[in-house]
Amino acid sequence: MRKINTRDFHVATRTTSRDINRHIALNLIREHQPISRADLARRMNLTRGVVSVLVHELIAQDLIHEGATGEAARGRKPTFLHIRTHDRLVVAVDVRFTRTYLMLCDFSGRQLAIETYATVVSIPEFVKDLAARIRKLLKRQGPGFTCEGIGLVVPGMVDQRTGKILNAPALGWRDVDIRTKLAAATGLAVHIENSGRASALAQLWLARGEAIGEHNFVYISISDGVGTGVVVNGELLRGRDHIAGEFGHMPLNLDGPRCMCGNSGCWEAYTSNLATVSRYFGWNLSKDGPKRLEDAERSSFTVLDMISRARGGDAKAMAAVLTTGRFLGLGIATIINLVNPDCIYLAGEITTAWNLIEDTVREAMAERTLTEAATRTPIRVTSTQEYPRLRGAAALIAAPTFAAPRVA
Amino acid sequence: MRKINTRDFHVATRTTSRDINRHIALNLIREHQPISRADLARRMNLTRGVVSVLVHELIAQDLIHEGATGEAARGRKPTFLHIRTHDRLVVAVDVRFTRTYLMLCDFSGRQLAIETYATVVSIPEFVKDLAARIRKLLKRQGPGFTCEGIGLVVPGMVDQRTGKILNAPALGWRDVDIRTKLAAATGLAVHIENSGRASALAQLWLARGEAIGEHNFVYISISDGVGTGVVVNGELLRGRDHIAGEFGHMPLNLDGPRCMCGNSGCWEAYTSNLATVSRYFGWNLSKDGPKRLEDAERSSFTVLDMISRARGGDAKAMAAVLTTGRFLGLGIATIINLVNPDCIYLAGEITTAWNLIEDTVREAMAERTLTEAATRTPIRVTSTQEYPRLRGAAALIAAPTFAAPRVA
DNA sequence: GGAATATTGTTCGCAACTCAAACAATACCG
DNA sequence: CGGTATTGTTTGAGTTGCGAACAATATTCC
Repeated sequence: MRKINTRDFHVATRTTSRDINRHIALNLIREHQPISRADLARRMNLTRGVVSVLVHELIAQDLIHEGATGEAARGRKPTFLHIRTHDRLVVAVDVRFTRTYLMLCDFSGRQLAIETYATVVSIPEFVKDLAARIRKLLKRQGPGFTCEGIGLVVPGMVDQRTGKILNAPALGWRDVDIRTKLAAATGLAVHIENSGRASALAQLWLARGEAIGEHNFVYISISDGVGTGVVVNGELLRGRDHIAGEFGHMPLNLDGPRCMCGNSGCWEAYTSNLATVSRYFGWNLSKDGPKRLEDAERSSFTVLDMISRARGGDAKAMAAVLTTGRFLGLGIATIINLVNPDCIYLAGEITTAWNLIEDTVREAMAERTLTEAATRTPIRVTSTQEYPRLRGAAALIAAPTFAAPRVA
Repeated sequence: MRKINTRDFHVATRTTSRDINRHIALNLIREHQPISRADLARRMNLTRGVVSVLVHELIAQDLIHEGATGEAARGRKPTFLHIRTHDRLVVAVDVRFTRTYLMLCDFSGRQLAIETYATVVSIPEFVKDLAARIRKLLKRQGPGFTCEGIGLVVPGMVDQRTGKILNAPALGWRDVDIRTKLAAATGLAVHIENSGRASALAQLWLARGEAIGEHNFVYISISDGVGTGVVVNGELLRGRDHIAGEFGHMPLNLDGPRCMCGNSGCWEAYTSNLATVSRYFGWNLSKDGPKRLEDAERSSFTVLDMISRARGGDAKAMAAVLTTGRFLGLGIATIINLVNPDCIYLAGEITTAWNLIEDTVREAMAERTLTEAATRTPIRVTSTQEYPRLRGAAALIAAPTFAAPRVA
């Protein structure tokens, strides 16, 4: 039940039907490869004749290729179709508070090379240094590959359309335009996105195995900050100014602890790694406390350290972890009441303690969700090992190839 | 950049292009009537030949009709096209705490008859009574009209797919299925929806004049409760359990005042009419206060009374109104950070005091929105005179005719 | 008053698409 | 080696958008 936007619509031309069906075929091949033409025809409810033509066009566009012939119980053996990914490369960059991660991967998000180095905060030097590293990375990969672009994610607000970084407090970047500079220095297309939203894109476009297929979910990453991305009907919620989905800064208590964003009582101020550690050490996080927690900044004690202490029997550490779990649950419940997604993906260091906190999280959720069904919304913990941010950066470049054509 | 759902997609058939273009034409006629075929062709970037055929089909389907010939500076005069609405009727019902509103209107939401009566809480009696009233209403309208269905809205959570009312605390209804009963009693199609979400539908589908055209917005109705509806890409956000968009129950303070939903500190508990009046009288709304505010329930003093006292110079009344304005702004800011809509529609009694509270609302918004641009999100106050809830009920029936065909 | 011009709405040949059915290619099996 | 099942291609028919020509109708200019 979508209303047609009479100010921005897309009439169907004589090639529209084929565009649509070609894209559906492409996506089916992507998710079910290796797959034969006949199989494709069955899944699409089309005749093999039409599918043959679609496949021919996709091959001509170099988006797929024929592979080995498969086995059949009887009859002619099928020729398998595969997505062409291995020689289409993407550079993914994740700029974080202390370190920057640089990955080279193919169109399916498969990692080919990865490196990490201390974040360069000065913009001109950052661009110069990054461009040099990318050149070296691509050179080392050798010929026979095409690099389709650079995806870059930062912890902050980004106007994805213009590529402008509006505000990244952790890096001290405000209103900087890295995109044109980096594009000029490398000659490649550059897309920039907020790291939480990018992770959601990774989950949507590059998920593997059983994680595939959700089209309405909220991705929540609990780390230095709390990053979130909302996916509705298979589309990332971006909003008017391309800043939608900042669930980290919804209030749990208007007079609560001070938050990085300048406000107080944000969900992030209750559940970020800093908040959890601070709770353990009894640092002053209150609204009227000191502006910067110098204790915390100087400390090298991480949430992971704290979790292992909790597992070791440290009651204070356990209490701090459980309190974070409780606030996590209260926040998740609010998100469920607002978006009512099919599922919630949870990432971040705290999820390594999931077996410790799950019950507490669920209890807190039950407390504030408005219906019984909503309480049972699945929560899927995702591994941080797979670099969701970097895969999200890659998705920025890879996704447009597979996206549904705009119609009506 | 929508991902194609490989588990639920729609391949294009040979009639798909035409379906799409016919629907676009229908919507353009709806929003620009009276309009000629030639004008339509220009707007759609199609040839007049194709448009002629599309129009012919729409006339054959009895969705539009030809009208008078218009004036042209020179050349052949155009024949105007109109949407056929006047003889397609909808029954709209709004069930509220004390009174039920019943309206008969046409497909454009134009009011033909309206009546109101004390709400019958007993389900069997409610259905019997309502069915009789509807029969009478349709009989009085006379022949030559077709009633396309009944739209019913309630203050509570509704599973719109099954038509089940999950929980309407104001009416004391839990898990009741009115739809099949009412459909059986009247022989008409029945759709049920939450009143806040329905109002958003009315804004999307039945707006007139300059209010037309927004496709990404949040509708907020401040009344006995706080109802909201979120529209993204011209589609109402419904969610897994069809309960999305309950912004009224996001917390401003986990330990704040008691809310009707059983939790405490919900936005509604700060901004509903009851909250505003209670603030004036100094009633105990705290988390640990009495379960039911019997003072309030017995009182006939309304927010409107209070606003007129504030205008009359009552400082205490003014203070209470402004405090509500402040909490309104804080909640709206949160909504903007989450959804980042193109605009926000605000309805309810408190908006009659908009000129008193606007500055306060804007200040509070600026306090918590995360970017400068977000602070400037337009807020449009909508008139309660036009029965947004009833129009929303009508939209439930009328919208499917005009909705975009599902494709890809 | 009549030719030139402008605009609306229809018609027609053409290219592109889906669709059903026939067809060729290829395998297995008794 | 013939029967059968399956894959992939081809072919003709029906539907669509597209461009251009066409008829109908009005105004303007000479």
